[in-house]
Amino acid sequence: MKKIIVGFAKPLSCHTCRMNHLCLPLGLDVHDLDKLEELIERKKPLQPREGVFFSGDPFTSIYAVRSGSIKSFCIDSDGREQVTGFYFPGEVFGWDGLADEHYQNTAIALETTAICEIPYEQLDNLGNSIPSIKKYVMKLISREINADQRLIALLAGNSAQQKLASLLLSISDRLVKQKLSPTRLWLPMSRGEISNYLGLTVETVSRVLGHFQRKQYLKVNKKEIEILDKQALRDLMHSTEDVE
Amino acid sequence: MKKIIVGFAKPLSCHTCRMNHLCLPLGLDVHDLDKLEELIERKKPLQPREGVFFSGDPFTSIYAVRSGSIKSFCIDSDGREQVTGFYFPGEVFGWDGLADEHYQNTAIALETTAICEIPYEQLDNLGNSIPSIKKYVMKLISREINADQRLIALLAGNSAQQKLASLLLSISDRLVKQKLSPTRLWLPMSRGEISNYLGLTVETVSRVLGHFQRKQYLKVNKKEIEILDKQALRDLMHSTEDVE
DNA sequence: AAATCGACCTGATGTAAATCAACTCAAGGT
DNA sequence: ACCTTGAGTTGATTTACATCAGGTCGATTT
Repeated sequence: MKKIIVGFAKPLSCHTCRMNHLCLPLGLDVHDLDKLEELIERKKPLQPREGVFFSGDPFTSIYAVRSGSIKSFCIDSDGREQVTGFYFPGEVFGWDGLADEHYQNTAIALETTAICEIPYEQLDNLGNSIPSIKKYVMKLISREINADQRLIALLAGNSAQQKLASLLLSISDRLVKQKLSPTRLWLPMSRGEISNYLGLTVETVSRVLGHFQRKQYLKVNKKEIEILDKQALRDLMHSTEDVE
Repeated sequence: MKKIIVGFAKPLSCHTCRMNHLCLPLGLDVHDLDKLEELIERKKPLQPREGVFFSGDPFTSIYAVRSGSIKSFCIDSDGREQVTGFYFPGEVFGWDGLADEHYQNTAIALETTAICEIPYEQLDNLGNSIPSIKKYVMKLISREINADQRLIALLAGNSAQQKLASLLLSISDRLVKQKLSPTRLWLPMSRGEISNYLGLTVETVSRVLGHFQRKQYLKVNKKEIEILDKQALRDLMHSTEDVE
């Protein structure tokens, strides 16, 4: 099976960007969208592993993923890396820098990735004159809070199987929003990055994927996953007792 | 030893509230503060276990803790409760409701607790005319993101001892901000709430506290903790190898 | 004062996941 | 074609923590 290549024509504007239904506020009129668009800078594509911003950099902008994927992570006091999020097309990252005007996390591209940079100060100014933009900005930020809290709940109270099932289902859901197949997915991150994100080891991730495969929940081929039995994965989340 | 009672004269205004250095924007002039104050509603004290808002309620306000303490938690799909945060005087909670206009979490008082309600829409409007208020709101919200991400890092990559050490140090730091003793602290939450927050069991929390006590890091008396060796707790966080 | 209850502690045992170690496989370099 | 390197897998063993099963203690009820 070949790697699934997702090609995007470089959009000239938000009007024609195929992700606009995800990263733009609904009900924004054409005129206002033009204003928003003026301040969005479409960066040239990032190479795999290339950084967007680094922990400690002054906070200037938030970013929207246009194609590809991003991981964000922080380094804690003892030097260990901790992955805090994966971001897919249509998703916005970089909010962690707002509190003290410096990014807490580092964000890097997991693959060749196109992003839009949105300078925060200008976005904020625009929000003052256009209420729908302002409301939308608040919504974006608090989505990050909700995502973080979901992850907290996942990390605090779930088994390795549940964690992995949850991640796969989450990625699947996000692919649907991109109008891609919900069952055939390509994981842009390594096993190590998955295990770090979920608070597990690589070996455990590998074994759980193997287990899921033996159970016919999935077909795993390196970074390609085909979900065969989504309901089985969902059931795993809702039961304390072993679903053997 | 008697429970440490912290008494507050009910503040008539933010001007005289002893927590204002924490929950108010710095550099706000007197006139603007008056405007902010107009919309803040000082609620009558909450009884222990009394709710502030419940999961699913429409989002209307954020809240600042004036005295006492709050826990917030969500119920996940399988009905288990997951504690997502503890809030102490000067801290602000309730942001999780912003994304879809309904609170995701339930917030309840852990003890007799006084809070200020700040209607979000009015705060938002005020932000339009007073830039320092607006900036401050953004700062508050992104503090929640930073706190959540710190918790993610704690949950994903640390031992039971490290988790507890981290929580105790965090609470100690927050007491300092309240100008209280950094070494003698009273835990308003139960062992069960601590264990749930940290992704452990009550038994483990109990044993780790016992261990810390035997090591002379702490003196534990029910919910009263005296930190005897703060450095030892900090050291626990930075070393992979056992500090025996 | 006896009984009930809930929060917390403690010990014995079980187990999920970490650790340790060896191996496969594909990609890149010489 | 051979060597190196890193990511991933798989198996054996260990271990940190969960689970299970009593306990104590203090508050509340009767």
